[in-house]
Amino acid sequence: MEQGGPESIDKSKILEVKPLRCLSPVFTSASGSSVSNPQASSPFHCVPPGGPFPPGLAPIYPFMRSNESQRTGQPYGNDIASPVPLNAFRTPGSAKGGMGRGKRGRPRKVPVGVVGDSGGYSDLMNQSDQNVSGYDVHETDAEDASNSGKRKTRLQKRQSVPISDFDEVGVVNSLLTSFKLMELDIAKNDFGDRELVDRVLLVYDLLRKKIMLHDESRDSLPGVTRRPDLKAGNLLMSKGIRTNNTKKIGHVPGVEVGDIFFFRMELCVVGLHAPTMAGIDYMTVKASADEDPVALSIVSSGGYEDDGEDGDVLIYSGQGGVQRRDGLMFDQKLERGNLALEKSMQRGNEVRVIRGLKDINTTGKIYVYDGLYKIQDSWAETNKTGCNVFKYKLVRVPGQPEAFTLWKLIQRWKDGIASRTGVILPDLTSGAESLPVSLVNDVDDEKGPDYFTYIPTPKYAKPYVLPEPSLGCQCNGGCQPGDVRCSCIQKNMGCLPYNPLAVLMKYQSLIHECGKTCACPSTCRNRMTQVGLKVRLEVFKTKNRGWGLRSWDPIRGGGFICEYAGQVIDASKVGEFESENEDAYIFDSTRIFESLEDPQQNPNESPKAPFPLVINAKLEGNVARFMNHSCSPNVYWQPVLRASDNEAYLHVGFFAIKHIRPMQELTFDYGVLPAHRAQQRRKKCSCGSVKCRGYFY
DNA sequence: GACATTTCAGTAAT
DNA sequence: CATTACTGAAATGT
Repeated sequence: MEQGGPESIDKSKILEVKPLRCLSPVFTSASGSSVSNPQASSPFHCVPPGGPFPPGLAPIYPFMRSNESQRTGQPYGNDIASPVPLNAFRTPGSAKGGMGRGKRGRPRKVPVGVVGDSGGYSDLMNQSDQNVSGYDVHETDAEDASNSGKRKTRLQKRQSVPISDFDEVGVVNSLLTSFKLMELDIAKNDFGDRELVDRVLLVYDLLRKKIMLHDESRDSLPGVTRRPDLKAGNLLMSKGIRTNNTKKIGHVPGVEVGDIFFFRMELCVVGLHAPTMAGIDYMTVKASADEDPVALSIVSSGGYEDDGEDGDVLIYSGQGGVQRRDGLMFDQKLERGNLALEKSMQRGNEVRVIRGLKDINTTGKIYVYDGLYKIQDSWAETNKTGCNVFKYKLVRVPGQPEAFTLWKLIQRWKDGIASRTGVILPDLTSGAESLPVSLVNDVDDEKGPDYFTYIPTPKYAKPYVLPEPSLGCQCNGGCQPGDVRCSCIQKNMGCLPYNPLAVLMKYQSLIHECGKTCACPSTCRNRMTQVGLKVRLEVFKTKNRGWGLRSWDPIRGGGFICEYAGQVIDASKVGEFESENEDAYIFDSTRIFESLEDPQQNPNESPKAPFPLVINAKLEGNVARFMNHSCSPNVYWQPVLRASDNEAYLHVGFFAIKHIRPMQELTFDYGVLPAHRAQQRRKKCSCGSVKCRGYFY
């Protein structure tokens, strides 16, 4: 994003546009009585109840689509947030015979999905797109034919394999339909672009999470997928859902230097690095006489760097030399990837370098695309066991946006070795948050935004009152996945919405977090937006859009960032705050928001929150008030409800749409005012995105 | 928390 | 062409 992003766009363009946010001091006497009883605006009248609801919760369910309403196709709030069936899993026991989804090749344990029987999905398919079922049938037939010879052996194998109730094909197809990936044309398959890379990664992430959620609900029974990352990749690739399928030397279209990934399979589906395990990707090019392998990309796991402080040099070890079965060592040979690196050095070819770094929050790794390198030197060393190991010295091609070096710099900030330049305040929250939030200006001499009072949570004058009390859960040790008795899990349609890292696991129109009357502790997995910041944020001065928000830490797709705090005001009086320069710190749930799943589609006019919520952060607020608008945002907001007895508080949680690398500005779509509200107040947008609407509000 | 074990897939080469 | 060989990482258990 650095290349095309707002930080680096042509200055002549920058100067033509006004800042998104005007920070000139405007002190209106926002009458203290502006915080009024939201009940007065009768929040529930707009949506008639349409089905059987759990007792006490009917009025705040209008945006949830029950199974019943899906099947009957009942027009029901249009449910913009979940075109993908969230409970699209077969009930245990309904999985009939069917063949395994194992790939051709060596026989292995095969999870038994149901292919060819669209079963519980046919309704959904028909309702969404006629093409879908056609494609489905065709695909299934073809696969049946091509694999019929091997099916017998697999079926025999399956005798000992526990039956999986996961309808992989149905889930994949519904995802692909939602994201318009069924008809991926060949050209784009070979050469991607930014939009497609994002979309493929998004679908990969959703699919991986869906598989993971499903496994969780089975409570670790044998036969579950132990590697959802690989399974999701396998399912997508077997359908041809990938980009940059043809191997290429140099950059891969749609992937930018500095992009981050959390799984090897993600590198694979976007064509950055094809092998799922091996560290060296290469291809043979038909040179004049002989066929030479040339290296395309390497993944450095970070264990062998010996170059000290210079992040632009990498000493990389060759592959091989170890017996997989027993760990025996032997000499590496100059073949395969090793030979390819050698040849690439001779030819002076550029090699993509992906740096694998330890993720401090998990046992996993984060992969940073560090751009193109050239191999400057190669030699052989003898390791501790006396075996031959090849080494390659790679030097980064100059002039590329900084990536890995930025990570190292941030680490030095955190360790206190280096100090962040331009810091105005080390913590503008004065300790109100769980982590400090720096205020930084390394652009000009402005000393900071207008004064406001920092509050970490929204201020409600009164809660919304539920007609019937909401039942709290009884999970003393915290809500556990797969616990069907937990009333909070039931409200969330059978799943805990977050993983232990506060990453949102699915799109869901409304999240029901645990509230005051729940028995679980504050560490409960269903209270993720209540325990404060998870990433180290900074408020910084942008070049052309006033103050903005960004993170020192990488953020996974779906990761919780912060909520929107401020004074909750009567939604019917939002007009009083809508004047020039006065509404820069208004969050308004009643605007029109584009669907995340399908940005091409016309914005859906149905409201996104279960009842109108307007928050004024002009005088009191938190970090969220600094998040700028973008027409291509990397953050979205999500209604989060916390209910206890008859009281309900609606919160706005901000979550990452995709993986966000460190220091990339966080933006969300402010939404558009409906037609009947003042359009002349549109503000000119300078988000710099190719999809920019030109205005917002 | 470091270490050990288990389980998973794409693709070049054969 | 079908099959095998070659390549570690991610999740889980100790």
